[in-house]
Amino acid sequence: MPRAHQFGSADRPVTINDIAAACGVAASTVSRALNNPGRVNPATRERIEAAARELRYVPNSQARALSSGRTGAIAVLVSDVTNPFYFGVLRGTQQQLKAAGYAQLLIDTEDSGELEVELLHKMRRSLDGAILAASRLPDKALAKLAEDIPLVTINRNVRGVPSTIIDTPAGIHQAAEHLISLGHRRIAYVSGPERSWPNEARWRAAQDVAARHRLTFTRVGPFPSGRGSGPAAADAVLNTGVTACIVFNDLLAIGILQRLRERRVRVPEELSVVGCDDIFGADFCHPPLTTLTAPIEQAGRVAVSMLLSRLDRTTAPTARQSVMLPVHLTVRGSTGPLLSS
Amino acid sequence: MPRAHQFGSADRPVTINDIAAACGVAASTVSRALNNPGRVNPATRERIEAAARELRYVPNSQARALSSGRTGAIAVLVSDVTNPFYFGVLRGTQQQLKAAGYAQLLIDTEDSGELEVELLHKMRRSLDGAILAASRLPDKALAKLAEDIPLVTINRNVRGVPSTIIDTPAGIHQAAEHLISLGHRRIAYVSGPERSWPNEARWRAAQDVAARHRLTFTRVGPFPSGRGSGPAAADAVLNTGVTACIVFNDLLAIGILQRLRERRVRVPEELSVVGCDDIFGADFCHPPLTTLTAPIEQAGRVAVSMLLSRLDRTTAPTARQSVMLPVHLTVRGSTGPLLSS
DNA sequence: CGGAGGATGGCAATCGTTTGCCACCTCTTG
DNA sequence: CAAGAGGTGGCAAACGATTGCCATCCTCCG
Repeated sequence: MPRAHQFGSADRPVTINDIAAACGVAASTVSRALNNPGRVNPATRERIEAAARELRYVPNSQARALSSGRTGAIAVLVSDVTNPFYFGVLRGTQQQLKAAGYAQLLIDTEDSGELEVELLHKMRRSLDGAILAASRLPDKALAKLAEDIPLVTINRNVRGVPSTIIDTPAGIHQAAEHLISLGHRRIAYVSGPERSWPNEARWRAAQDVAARHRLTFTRVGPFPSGRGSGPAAADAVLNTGVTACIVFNDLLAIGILQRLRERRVRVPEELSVVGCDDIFGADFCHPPLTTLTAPIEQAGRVAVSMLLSRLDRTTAPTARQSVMLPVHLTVRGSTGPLLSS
Repeated sequence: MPRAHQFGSADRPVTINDIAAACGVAASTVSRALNNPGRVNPATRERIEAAARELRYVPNSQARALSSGRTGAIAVLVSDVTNPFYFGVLRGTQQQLKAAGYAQLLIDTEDSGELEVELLHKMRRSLDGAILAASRLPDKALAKLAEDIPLVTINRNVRGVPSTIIDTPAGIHQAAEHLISLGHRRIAYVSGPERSWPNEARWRAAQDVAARHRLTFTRVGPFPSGRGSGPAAADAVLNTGVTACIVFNDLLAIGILQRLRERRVRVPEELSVVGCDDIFGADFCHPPLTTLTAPIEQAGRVAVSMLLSRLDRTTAPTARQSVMLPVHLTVRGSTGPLLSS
C-alpha cells in the first residue's frame, strides 16, 4: 500500500527496522535497547544507539501508542482559555510535562460539563491522563471519569480523585482579618459561578471568619467569573451598603474596580476590594488590587507531578492523594481604613 | 499478548471489529461506512452507524494515524505561554480546530529557535501541521521546515510559507499621525526583541511616517518583550527627551507605565505612550493604554483555516498564501496633547 | 441473450512498535 | 561432567485502523 506520504521529504522516515538492518540485529532488540536498556548487552546497545543517532531515528509515537497503550500525551482542561488564571497553570504544566517528555493537549471546555465529559471520553484512548483545572462536573461524574482515565484535579476536591488544592479559603481568613483590622464591619462576599467548587469553599471560609468575629457577611451574586460581570457585581455591592468586599476572583474584582471608577466611587476610601488569585493585571490595575496571591504555576507543576507519579506504576501505589498549596495576602491599593463619614 | 490495560473499565474498548461482528460485515466495510460514506450501500451504512452508536464506538486515533498518516493533531507554537497576546491566538485556534475535529497541541518554545526546530522535528510524525505564532527561526530554516511539515505562520512573512499577518505597521502610521496631531515632534520607538520580525516591521513603519513628516524617530532598545523590561525601557525613553513613544507591544508598554508612575512622570501630560496589540490589561492599566487594537483571535482562526485548507488536498492547490488583517488605533488615556512647558 | 460496467463488500497487507515466549550460549556449581 | 541459572537475542503475534485489489452481483444496453 503506497501511503500518501504527506510530508515533503522524499525519503521514508527512519524506522526501528532500518536500525535493526544497519546493526544486523532484530527489530525487537532495537526496541529493547532503546526502551529497556538493562535487557540487552551493553555492547550491542551501544552499537544500536550509535546507529539510531546516526540515522536520526525518531520513534513513531502513534505506533508506540498502538502497541503499548501509552500515548505520551496529557490533556489539560481549562474552562476558558482566556482566563488569565490558567496562564499560570498552563505555564506550570507545560514546564513539567516537557521535562518528562510528554506532550500537552490544551482543551477548552467552555465552562460546560457536558462538553467536558464528551471530549474526555472521545480522547480517552489518545491520552495517558488529564489534568482538570476547574472542572464543572458533579462529584459523581468526576469520580466515574477517574475510573476510566487517570485524572488529577486542580482546585477541586472529590474523594478518590487526587487533587492539587490552592488553599484560598485559609487566605480568606487573612483577607477578612485585614479588612476587620482596618475597621470594616459590613463586608460582602461577591460570589462567582454557583457550581464552582472553589467559590463555595471561599464562601464557607468567609462565613467562618464572620462568625468568629460575630459579624455577618453579605453574599452577593452569583456572577459569571469574567470582567463582563463587573458592572452588575459592583452595582449589587453598592446596594448592600457594605464598606468592603471580598471577590471570588481577580477577574471579577478588576471588572468591579472599573465600574466603581465609572460611578466615581473612590477605592479604597469609600469601598475596599479584595480579590483572589493575583492574576496578571492585579498589580497594575487601578488602584492596584489587594488580593490573595496563589501559587498558580506551582499548582500546575504539582498536578503534573502527581499525575506522572500515578502513571509510573513501577513503585509506590500510594502517593499522596491531595496536596494543599498555601496562599498569602498581598496588600496593594484597593483596601484601606474605613473612612468615618 | 495481554496488554497492560491501564484504564479502569474492565471491558475492552469497542473496536471496528466489534461493530463488524455485530453487523455481520467485514471490518473494512465498517471503516468505509464511517469514513467514506459514498462507498457503501446506504442500507448497510445505516446499520453500521446504528451499531456504532449503540456500542458507543470511539475510533482509536493512534491506529488511524498509523495506517493513514493523518494524526488529527495540530501544534500551536508560542514563544511564551504567559504572554497575554497568545491568549487570544489560542482562543482563536482552539475554536477553529475543535470545530474541525482536530486536537490542539500547545508548545512553548521559550523564545528559542533551536528548541523550536528540535521539538517540531521530534513531533513531525505525530502532527498534521503546525501554526507558528512568533517564530524565532531564520527565514531559511523556516522555509526548510515548511517542506517537512505543513506550516502556517502568524506575524511572520517568509516566501513560500503561508502566513497570517496582522498589519500593525499600517497601524503605526495611525498612531504616529495621532501623536503628531497632538503636537508631538520628538517621538521614540521602543524596540522589542531584535530578532522579532514584527518588531522590525514596526520600526520600519515608524521610520516611514517620520520621513513623511520630516521628523526623526528615536529608536531605543532592544528590550525583551515582557513587563520586566519596563523599568529599563522607561528610563531609556526618558533619557532621550522625547515627548511621546510608540512601544513594540502592550506588555512592554504596561511595564513602562508602571515605571513612569514610580518615577512620578505624569502620563500623558509629560509623556504619551502608545502600545501595540491591545492585550488583556491594556484597558484597565493606569492610565488606560492607547494602543493598536489587533484582531488577535481572528488571526488564530484564520491561521487554522489556512492550514486546514492546505491539508484538505481535495481541491484548489492554490489557496491564498498570505492574509493581512487590519488593525485600528484605540485611543485611551495614555496619550494626550503636548504640554507646552 | 451476452457482455460491459457500476455498485458493493471481503481479503489481506500494511503502518511501526512492543512484548510474551522460546532458543541458545555461557557460566557456575554440586 | 551434568544440570541449573542467568544473560541475550530472535520470532511472531498483537495493537486498530485504512486501503489496494479482487470477487460477486445486478443492471442495462446493444
